[in-house]
Amino acid sequence: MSESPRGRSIGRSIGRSLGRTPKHTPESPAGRAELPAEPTQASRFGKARTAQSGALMEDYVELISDLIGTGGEARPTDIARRLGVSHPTAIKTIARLKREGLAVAKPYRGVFLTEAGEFLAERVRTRHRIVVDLLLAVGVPAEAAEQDAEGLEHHVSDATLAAFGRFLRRAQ
Amino acid sequence: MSESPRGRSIGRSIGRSLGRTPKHTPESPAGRAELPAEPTQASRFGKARTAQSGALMEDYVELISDLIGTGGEARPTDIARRLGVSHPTAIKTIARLKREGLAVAKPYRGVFLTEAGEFLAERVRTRHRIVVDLLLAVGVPAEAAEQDAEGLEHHVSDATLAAFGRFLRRAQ
DNA sequence: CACAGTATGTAGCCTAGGCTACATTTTCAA
DNA sequence: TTGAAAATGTAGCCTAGGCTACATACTGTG
Ligand SMILES: [Mn+2]
Ligand SMILES: [Mn+2]
Ligand SMILES: [Mn+2]
Ligand SMILES: [Mn+2]
Repeated sequence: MSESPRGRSIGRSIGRSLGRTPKHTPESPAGRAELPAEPTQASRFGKARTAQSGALMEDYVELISDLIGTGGEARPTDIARRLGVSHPTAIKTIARLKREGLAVAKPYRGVFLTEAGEFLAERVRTRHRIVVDLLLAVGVPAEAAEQDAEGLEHHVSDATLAAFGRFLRRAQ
Repeated sequence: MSESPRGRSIGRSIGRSLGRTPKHTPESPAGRAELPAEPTQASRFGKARTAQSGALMEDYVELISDLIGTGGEARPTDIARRLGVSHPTAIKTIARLKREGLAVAKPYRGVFLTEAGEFLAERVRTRHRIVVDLLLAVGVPAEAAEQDAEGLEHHVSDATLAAFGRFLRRAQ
């Protein structure tokens, strides 16, 4: 240390000016471009957070749909095992699915998707496949593609998905 | 209530067998492929969760590095504004950065990155750029590319990033 | 037909990451 | 030089998503 990075006089160690932002003198509200220059970035982070918050719901409905499609039923224990979480965790998340109108379930009777749930599941399944296909198409090794797609899919917007589709069609 | 949800003859509505899993008779641990068929999927979900948990740290160090690079300092308020969160939220996350050895900060003195923090920031910055470039290269509209990259980047593994790099070089 | 064993559900705890309200410190302009 | 405004920090609350430990319900045998 002893870099003495002083703004004006602040002694040793870290530390810098902290000079207030220009503070546009109150008498001159004119001029300037107004916007703090980065209203965009904040909204991008915000949207990324929103996308992430829906990720768990998406993985659940996709998995439930798969389980029902292959074995005819989706039981909490199976869901938990496939997701790699404890069964109480799965049960609590299933409760949230119900709360949000994506699934229905009665105690000891297994989990089923509502129409909204099925619809979401189908979209998610399609998107997942396209993401994997795109990764493979640009040369990502199979296992990495499968692994990364599980997280990537939830951040692929409709516009991006459409572009992926066009790219895949173009490249056969 | 009064649904009489019985195990075998469950009448109408939702409801299904819930037949216990085969329960491999204890005397015959032989045969079979052993593995429950999907140990992979659980690990994929687990890794995606892990990747996500590091996302916030990554965005913070990248942003702090940018702020210092352009304005010479990274103040909690600026960080909060750029991320679109309240300043207490930013301060609490900065505390976690310190805890994890990625940043140092003294009250009212701004935030600085440790060597580990700078290193991570550089990796994250590079990865972010490559992800955006790849999206653009496959035909994703600019704004969607910028938006989606903010979430996607955190789920791109080294193997996938390398493949992206090769693809970009190949396609110029 | 009982009962052991599995699946399911509940309670209670933890951390990360959000927020608002309020307190304190620093800076800048009068 | 001083005091108002801005930045920073603290306290306390909330939800999502994890977990373990324990309680309850089912079901297929013996
Ligand atoms: Mn997923
Ligand atoms: Mn998926
Ligand atoms: Mn990001
Ligand atoms: Mn980024």
